[in-house]
Amino acid sequence: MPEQQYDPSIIEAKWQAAWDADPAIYAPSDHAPNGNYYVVEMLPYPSGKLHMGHVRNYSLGDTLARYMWMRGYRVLHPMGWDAYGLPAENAAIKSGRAPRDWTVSNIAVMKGQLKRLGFAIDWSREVATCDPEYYRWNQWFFLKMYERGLAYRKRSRVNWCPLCNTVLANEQVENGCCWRHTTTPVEQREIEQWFFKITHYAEELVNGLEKMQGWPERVRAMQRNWIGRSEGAEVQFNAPNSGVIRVFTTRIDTIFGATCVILAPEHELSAVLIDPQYQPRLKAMIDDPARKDPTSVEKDGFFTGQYAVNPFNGERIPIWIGNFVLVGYGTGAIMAVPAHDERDFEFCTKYGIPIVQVVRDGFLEGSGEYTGLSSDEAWERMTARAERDGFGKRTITYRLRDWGVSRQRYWGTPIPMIHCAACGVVPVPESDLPVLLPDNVEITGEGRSPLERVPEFMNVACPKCGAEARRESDTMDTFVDSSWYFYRYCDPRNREAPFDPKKAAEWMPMKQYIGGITHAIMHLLYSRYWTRVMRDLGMVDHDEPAENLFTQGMVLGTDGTAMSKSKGNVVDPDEMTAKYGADTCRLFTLFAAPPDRDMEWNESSVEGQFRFLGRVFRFVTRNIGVERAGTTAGERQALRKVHQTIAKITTDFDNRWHFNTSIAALMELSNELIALESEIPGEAMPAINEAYVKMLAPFAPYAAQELWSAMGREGQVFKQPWPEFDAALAAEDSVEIPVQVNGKLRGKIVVAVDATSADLEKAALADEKVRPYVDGKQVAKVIVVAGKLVNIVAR
RNA sequence: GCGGAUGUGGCGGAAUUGGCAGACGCGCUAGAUUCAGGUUCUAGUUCUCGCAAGGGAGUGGAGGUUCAAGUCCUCUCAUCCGCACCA
Repeated sequence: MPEQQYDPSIIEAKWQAAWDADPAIYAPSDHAPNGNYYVVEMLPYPSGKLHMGHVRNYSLGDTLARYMWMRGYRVLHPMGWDAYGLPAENAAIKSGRAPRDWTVSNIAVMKGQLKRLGFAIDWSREVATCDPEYYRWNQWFFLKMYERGLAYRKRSRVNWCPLCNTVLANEQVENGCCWRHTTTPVEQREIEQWFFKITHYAEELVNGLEKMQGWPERVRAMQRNWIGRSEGAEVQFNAPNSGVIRVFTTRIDTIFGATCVILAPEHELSAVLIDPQYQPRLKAMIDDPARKDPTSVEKDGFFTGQYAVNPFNGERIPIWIGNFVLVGYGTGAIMAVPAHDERDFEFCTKYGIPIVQVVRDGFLEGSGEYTGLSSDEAWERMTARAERDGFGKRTITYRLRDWGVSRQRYWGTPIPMIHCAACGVVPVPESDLPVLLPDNVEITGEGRSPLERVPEFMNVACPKCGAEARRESDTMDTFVDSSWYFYRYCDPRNREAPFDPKKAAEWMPMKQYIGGITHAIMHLLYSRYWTRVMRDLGMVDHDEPAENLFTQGMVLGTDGTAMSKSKGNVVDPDEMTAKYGADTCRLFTLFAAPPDRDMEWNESSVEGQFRFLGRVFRFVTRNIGVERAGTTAGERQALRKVHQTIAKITTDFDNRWHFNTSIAALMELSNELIALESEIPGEAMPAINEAYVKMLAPFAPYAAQELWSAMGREGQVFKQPWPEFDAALAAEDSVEIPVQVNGKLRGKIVVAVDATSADLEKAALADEKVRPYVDGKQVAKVIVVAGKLVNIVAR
């Protein structure tokens, strides 16, 4: 066949049309000797267009999915849309376009982009979280949690983003700012809202991390840190005029060094203990917005005028109020041990409170009957004593707080609850689900749910007493939507339940979950919680949603910082595919760096991938049906390189996903084949071409498919078996061995692969480049590493 | 402060088990093809001394183990990420 030029605009359009015409093409196959393989990439938010981070994420997952397909697995590779969320509402405020319209049209655009990129996605399982058939199950889960006390309503101080005009969960606050508006400090408001009791599983969630070997240590560490389990004791200090102050400490062994008790300003006793004249000062401390940022705020406090008694030594120590003591952690009160805690030291130094050292070199001093014990032993004994004498107890505290899920916004799942004047909070009966989110709602962005102004939605009869009642107007945090969507993919059209447990059991837990590190805490922690809730509801039989998690690196702009519209360093995947084709785009994202590392987008480097595909394309096509005598040695050498490459790429897939080196290996192979071309007999070419095209298929599906078809082969190349490695064909006849003298490279010898150590030593000592460094010296030792190297130690 | 990473040519990166440092690609240099640009092809490209043959140095830094260290050990520096008055 004459050489064909590589024109991705033609072949990609052609195969895209063919693939699109067959809706079942990417459905899991019936015949799969190696069993099921479920790979999910985190679903995108339909913001308008794909960005390069999506392209990288999905290229990675797709390459893997196609490879697993070729390795004989029954692959499930679905996609969906995290369709609820604030940007849709903000767009509505700006443009007047209804959030649903905006979202639906974005989905259409982005779905087209995903198709053009050639991702092997089973679109028959597509899920959009704003679909009533999806979000009704959010509501259903909400009711189930409510029944079990895992969803509850509480008035509390919450994080409020003045730009989002809504409440944020703790996980969604970064550096005291909203995770979306990273420069706007969150405010504190007292609001009644709904919580999911994630703390119910705190212990399990932290313990589970130890077993999750398929998750990156980085993610597990972040979650461990976030859950923040600490073991300690709660100890009661009697305060003569006000009862009892409970403090939490992890260092009960230092209690003889406690020189004051400090209460958080919000602590219920703070206002009680102080002299009335100090009330304004207390209030100012509570309201000080700077307290959110501990690095810039100086420790501040004042003496209440009251004293508490240390239960261990009966000492009277002053009770202070301190701005650095957190009301939400532990008991909201601490014993200050300035000698052994930096923060206490800072505070006590400032106010002249005594500093008493009670531990030296790990052993206690000045601690009564405990003096001389090691810290560890004292810790145990003192805790036991506190329990025995009833003034304390062993406790474990967590930093993790319950998940606040109420949002005062429109574009989300309505919370299925009704407020009745007579009956209080009444759940919507299961049979009335879904509570539909009304369309045609005016969005103003005010800090109240827009639903409040929709009487058809709000007014409802109380399910209990039938009286007029009002619906809950808040919607759910959209992280609820994404906490379980990978279960829905397993049974996406089920109208009776979120999913059939049997169908979910076929696939879940996910064999491989892939996404960005940004979700290390929020999404991934919520998902782990949700899986446990479903387990306790009897719906699933496992604890963790994903066996293996892969967090890919970010795509950075050419200036080395994350791409963002404001910086103007965004690369548009559409422009890239229009110019070079989807295959080049995919190849580049995999080639530029190992997938777990951040990568810089570099346009000139992209051209290299395009050139490579062109070279391969021309080579394969001009060798289809070629008549050429060639040589036996040429054939041997070509096949050897082919099989060495099979081994290399297979290892990359099975062990470490360093696809940058897999693609480099494909380049090396094509370089070698092109160099050898005139020596390769025509009869050898079909097998060589076939192996090459198959290996290319997971990375560049369009080009590979076109070549497969040009070779006269039927069907889809990604459904063909992966090339079989033949060790005999890959074996070298002879091998070049470096020879070192005293560790420095001095020569090279070429020997038969099966040369013995004695042969190697003899050849090395005889080598003329080596001899000048050895002659006249005493050879003390010769180290021979078979097949690797010879090192002569000469003195 | 706690935790997790990362440091290798002009650049992205490779070296998977302690065994030839710099694969592969970009860029660059020279040449061929072309009216020209682009494309394609050939050769070269860690630094340094040298016309060359050849030598020396070299994986953030300092030590160490070893016949042999980018890789192992100790110390140290720098950068990035996450968490952070969490008692």
